[in-house]
Amino acid sequence: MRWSRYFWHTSKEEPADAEAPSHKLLLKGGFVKQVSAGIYEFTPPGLRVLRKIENIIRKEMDRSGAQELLLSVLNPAELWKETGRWELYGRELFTLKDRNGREYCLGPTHEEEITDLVRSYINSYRQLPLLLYQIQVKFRDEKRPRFGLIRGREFIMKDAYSFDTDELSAMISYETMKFAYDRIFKKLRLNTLMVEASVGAIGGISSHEFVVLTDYGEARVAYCESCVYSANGEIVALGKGKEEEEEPRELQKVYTPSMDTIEKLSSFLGVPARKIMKAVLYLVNGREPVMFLIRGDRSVDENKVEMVLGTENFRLAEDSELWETLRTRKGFLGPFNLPDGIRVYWDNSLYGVKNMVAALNEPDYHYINVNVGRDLSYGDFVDVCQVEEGDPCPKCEAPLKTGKGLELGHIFLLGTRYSEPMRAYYRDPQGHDRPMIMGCYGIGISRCISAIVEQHHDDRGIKWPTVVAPFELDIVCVNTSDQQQREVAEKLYMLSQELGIETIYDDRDESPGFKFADADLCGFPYRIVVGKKVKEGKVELQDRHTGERQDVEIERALELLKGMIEEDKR
RNA sequence: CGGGGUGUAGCUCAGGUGGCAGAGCGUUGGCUUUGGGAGCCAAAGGCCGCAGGUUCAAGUCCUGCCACCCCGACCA
Repeated sequence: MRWSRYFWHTSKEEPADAEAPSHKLLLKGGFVKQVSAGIYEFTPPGLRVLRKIENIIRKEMDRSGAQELLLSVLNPAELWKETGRWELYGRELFTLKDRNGREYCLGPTHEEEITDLVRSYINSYRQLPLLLYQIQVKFRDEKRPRFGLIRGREFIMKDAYSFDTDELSAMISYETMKFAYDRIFKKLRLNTLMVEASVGAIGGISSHEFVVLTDYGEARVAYCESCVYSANGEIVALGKGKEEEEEPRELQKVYTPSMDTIEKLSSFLGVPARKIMKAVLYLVNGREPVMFLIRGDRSVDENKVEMVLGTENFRLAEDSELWETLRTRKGFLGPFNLPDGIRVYWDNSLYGVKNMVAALNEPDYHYINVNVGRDLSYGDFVDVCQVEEGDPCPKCEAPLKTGKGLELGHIFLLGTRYSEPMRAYYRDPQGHDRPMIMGCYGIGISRCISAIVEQHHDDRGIKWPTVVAPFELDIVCVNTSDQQQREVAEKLYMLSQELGIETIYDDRDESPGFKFADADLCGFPYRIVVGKKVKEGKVELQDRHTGERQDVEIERALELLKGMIEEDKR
C-alpha cells in the first residue's frame, strides 16, 4: 500500500477527549474515529487490525470444533419475552419498533436467537453436542461508555454457544473453550489472567473470566502468587480473623461532634480505623432497611451484598431515610438502640475486634471500648467485605495480590437457563424429552484492540505485535525527490509484496521526521529506512519493539525481514 | 443515575469587567528544504453546541435544553 493514496490520517495533536493510553493512541493514530459516546468507526488500518484479531479467533474456534454462523442484529421481542429478559435486561437493551409497531431489540448478546435456531433443527441426542459461534456487532446502551473501545455501546464480539445432552458433556465443551481461549490470548500476545467469576443470579454452574490487568479495567481481581488461585474480587471468600488479645476497657460515651467519617473519627479519637465499627444502611426494594456492620478500614463489596440479600434491588439509604429510620445522621450509625424490624449483618472482618469504637444512632456521640459479650452480642456473620491486597488466599492463606482487570473473555456454563423456558428439548435414547445443557462464551474483539495497545505501547506510540499489526513493514523513503532513494524504495516495495510481506510504503512528500513520528505512532513492527546510505548500497532496518537499528545491504534486507516476521508469527 | 468539567476554524486551544472572530497545527498556491512532526510568502476556512431572554450592542450576562469527557454507582 502506498501511503500517499491510503485513507489513513494521523494527528499531531493529543486528542482532547481521551484519557486511557489505548484510547489516545488509537485516535491519534487514526485507527478509529468517534461518532458518538461509545460508538466508533474503524478506518482502513483500524479494520486491518480488527480483521487480524478476528481471524486468529476464527482459526482457533474452528480448530476446537466450533462452527461459524451469523445471527441477526435486529431481533424480535417475542424471543426475549420467552426468557423474561425483555424486562430483566432493563434499560441497557436498545429497543425499537417497526412501522407496524412490532417491537425489536438490537442484540446485546444472542442466547435467545441461537436457542431459537437450534431448537428448530435439533431434536435428537444423536445431533449433539453442538458448538456454534459468530463474530457480530453487539449493542448495549451502557450507562457510562468510556475509554474508547474498552466500553462501547456498539462493539464487536465473538460469541459462542454450546449445546449438550448432559452436564458432563457440557463440562467438556466448557473446558474445550477454556483451552481455546488460552491459545487465542497467547496468539494475540495478550498477557491474560483466568479468574473464577460469579455465576450470578441466573444460577449457572461455572464461570471464568479472562482479564488483563490494567487501570482501565472495570473488575477488581485477586490472585495468589503462591498457588494458582485467581478470582474476581466479588467472589473471594474472606473469613473471620483471629480474636484480638486485649483487656476490655471501660465503655464510655464520648462527644464526637461532626466526626462523620472514619478518617475524622480516627484522628479525633486517636484510634486506628480498624478498631472502628462502620455501619451502612441499605434499603431493599426501596423499603426494607438492612444494616451491615464492617470494620472501619474495610469497604463493603456490593456484589457480595447482592448475594447475601438475594436481590439486586437494593441501594444505600439517603440522608432523609436515615433520619426517618434511625433518627440519626451519616457517620453516626451503629448497632445500639436500633428500632425493631431492622436486619443486621456482621461482616467477618469485625470478628474478635476488642475495645471498638461504635455509634449509637445518636448524632455527635460514639461509644469507645465496645466489647462483644459485655456490651452487645454478635449477630449473623456474613462476608460482604471488598477484597484487598494482602488478604489471605482462600486456597492457601498466602497474601493475595489485587488489581484492576479488563474483561476480555467470559465463559459461562449456563445449564438450562435458556433451553428450559424456550423449550429447546432433545429426545434422549430412552425417548424422553430433555432440555439441552448450554454454555456461552464471549470475547470482546474490539476491546481486545485496546487491550493490546494497553500492553504494547511506549510514549511515542503503539508497538503492534506482528500478528495483529496493520502492516508488518513500513518502508520509509527519506527524500522522495532523490531519484536513487526513490528507485530503491519502489523496488523494495514491489519485492516485499512478491514475498508476501504486508507492506505500507511511505511515499508521502513529507519531511523525514514527520514520517518517522508516524511510523512510531502507528506501531509497525519493522521499518526499512531508505536514505542517504543507498549510495553505499545499504538501507536501515529498524525493529519497533526492541528499538534496534542495523544497516543492511539492500539485497539482503527483505530476506532478513521475512525471517524475522516468520519468527514472530510462530 | 449522583458529582465535577468542557463545548469558539478540520485538530489543539486563547478570547478580564459586554464593543469588528483570534493563534498554532492542518488545508490550498508558490519558492526553498530533506535522517526525527522543516522554513519563508500568499490564501481559503466560523450557526462561537441549540433555543429563549436582558441590552443600543452578547462568544462574553441570565434561563432552559443538548452533546461530549472525567469520578462514583452500574456492568447477564
